[in-house]
Amino acid sequence: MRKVTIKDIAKAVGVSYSTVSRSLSKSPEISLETREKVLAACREYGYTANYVAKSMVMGKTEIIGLIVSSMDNPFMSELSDYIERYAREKGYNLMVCTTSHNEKQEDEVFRLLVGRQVDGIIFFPSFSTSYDNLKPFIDGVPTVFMSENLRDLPESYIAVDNREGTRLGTEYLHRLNHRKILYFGRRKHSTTHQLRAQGYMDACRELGMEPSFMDSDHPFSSIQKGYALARELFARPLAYTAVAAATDSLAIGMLQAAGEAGVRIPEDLSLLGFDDIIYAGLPVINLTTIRQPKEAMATTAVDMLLDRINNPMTAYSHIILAPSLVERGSCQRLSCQNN
Amino acid sequence: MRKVTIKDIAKAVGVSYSTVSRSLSKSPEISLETREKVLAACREYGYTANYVAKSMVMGKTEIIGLIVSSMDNPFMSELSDYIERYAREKGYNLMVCTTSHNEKQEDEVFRLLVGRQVDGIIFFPSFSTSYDNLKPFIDGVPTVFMSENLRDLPESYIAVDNREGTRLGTEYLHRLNHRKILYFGRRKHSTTHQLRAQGYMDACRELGMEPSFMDSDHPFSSIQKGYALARELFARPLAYTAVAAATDSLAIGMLQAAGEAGVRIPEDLSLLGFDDIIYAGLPVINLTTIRQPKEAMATTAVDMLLDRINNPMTAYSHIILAPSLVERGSCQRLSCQNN
DNA sequence: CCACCCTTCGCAAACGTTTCCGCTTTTTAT
DNA sequence: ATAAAAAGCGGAAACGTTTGCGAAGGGTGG
Repeated sequence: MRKVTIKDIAKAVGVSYSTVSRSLSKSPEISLETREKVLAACREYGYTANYVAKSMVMGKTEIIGLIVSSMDNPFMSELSDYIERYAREKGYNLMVCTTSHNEKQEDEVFRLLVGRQVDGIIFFPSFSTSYDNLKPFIDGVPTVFMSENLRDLPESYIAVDNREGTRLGTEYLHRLNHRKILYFGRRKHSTTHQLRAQGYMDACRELGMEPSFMDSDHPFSSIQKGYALARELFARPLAYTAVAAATDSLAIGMLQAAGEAGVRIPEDLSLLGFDDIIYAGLPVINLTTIRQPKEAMATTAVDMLLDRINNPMTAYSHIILAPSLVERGSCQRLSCQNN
Repeated sequence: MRKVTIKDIAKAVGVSYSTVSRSLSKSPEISLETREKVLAACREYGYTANYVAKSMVMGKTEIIGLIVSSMDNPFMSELSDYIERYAREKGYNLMVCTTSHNEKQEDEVFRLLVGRQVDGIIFFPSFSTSYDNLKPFIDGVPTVFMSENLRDLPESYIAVDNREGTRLGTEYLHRLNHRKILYFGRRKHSTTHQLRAQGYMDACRELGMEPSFMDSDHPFSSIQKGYALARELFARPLAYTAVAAATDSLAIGMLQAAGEAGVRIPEDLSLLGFDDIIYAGLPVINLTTIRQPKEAMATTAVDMLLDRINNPMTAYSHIILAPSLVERGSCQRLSCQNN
């Protein structure tokens, strides 16, 4: 059951195996006649070219590595989906590694991928730490970061304009007559979240509101965390009329706690998310949120990476995409006397 | 910026490159002294072994291919997450290909993966068609199917007991005094769904109920489809007290339509899902459902595959896992007079 | 009819490893 | 002390491709 190689085809047709290779790679210097004999033999024997051998001589694998924290976040899985599709369209396959929000894992899979000789890496870093032990490897492989978390590293990155996103959202809530808005999410460990908090503060300053925060030490956003935090919040009398959450997951967690606490959304409290994950659009959830342009982020990231792969001398590029507000049902205009 | 190879290390240390290779692969026939010199040089020069070269001589890549329809289904993304983690734990990397429920794509990526020389493939087929043009390739690579859709093919597969799942669920609804239960989902194109429908019919026969179905031609389950179908259903007076949906996605779509139509779940209609995707557990959704043991399915699939990779002569194995009922809030006991 | 060019193909090197085989050199046993 | 065994290492083949170079053959122009 040995696999059939180019040499088997050559022997079958009665030509040298370089001729077979050339026939397959539409090189012009092969007569139509022999080429067709070769192709026929390939079909007959079920020949499939060995990519690893090809990779070795060509010096490229046409594989791109993808490093993400986990697929259990719908934002990540949607994005990976777009990335995989677009990359394959461009002739590249995807090798996916998850890190479980573990910095040591991030390090480990990065080296693993360079050992695998991937042509490039798309990397969603979970943190904004130094990544010192990544630096020796980082310029061995073209990399594009899908966040501003590592924007000090000399590499390309692409991200949504997080600061503008929350600014936009806060402004929107203000237009709805809200004056007491809570920012619900973390501000540490990650530039992404610092920027989101910044945008909120910017808007507060512009509009003359007092910023207030609810945070936790836990470095990640999840429904569970949002739920736990919101329970604390609802245990005391409500001091806010609106909440700007740092992520949709946090917002959905709060939604759940609100249901249990008898807090009605949006009648008692307006709730704004961030990301526009697919479940935000579910009518039962119906979350007004700040949208990240996921498909554009995915295709642009791949294009940036391919660009760096094909022209290694080009400079790094940094692309920031515009967020947008998608209005659904979780935010309500406040009548003025309620203020 | 050429990559540093084993020969560079050899030259640096002053030994032959076979010695370097042996030092790295903890072969016993190298003195401690030289081994340490080699390791030191590797660190200094930042050497990482080239897996593609290694793959070629070893005749294996330690990559396993994963073929799924799409990651936008949370069931799939959760499963892939488990698979990726467990596979890497076992020393394998994952190459993911999506097919967009397209049979031609399934074919194409399968061949692509064998060209990539993956050691094995985990494949979620979307259909139960013949896969004739797959057959010549299928015994070139160990494969395990994660569904019974292709159970006639001479290959291993693993799946949940779909038939038992819906039987269980229907029985449960019957215990809740429901006698008019609608089966909401497709029955064609896929053995998986035929089996689910079967289980429902089995229970109906056992319990003396008349089966009824609502279906559509569209071959896939999605929230959108469930929504559209349910709208039709709710446009007429309700003839059922309970619905057994073929998937959570369909159920969630129905949930949405119910909200719009003023049908209260579970007061007016009990709703049962299938899969237990992560969003079924959200309080705002709170769907009672039949659970597929996702983590067990993932790890078992990987184990089955590795077993076939390591012992090519072993027979195919077929594993069917037990589903379980998870009770949440979408089903209600019917008081008898309502019947 | 000869020289030259173009077409078509074969040979062999190269990619970076692992591993078998064999050669020294050292250790052990007698 | 000597023979045998063991330890430590180098040489080279092999994995399956691509591709530069050279060679043979046929065709064309003078």
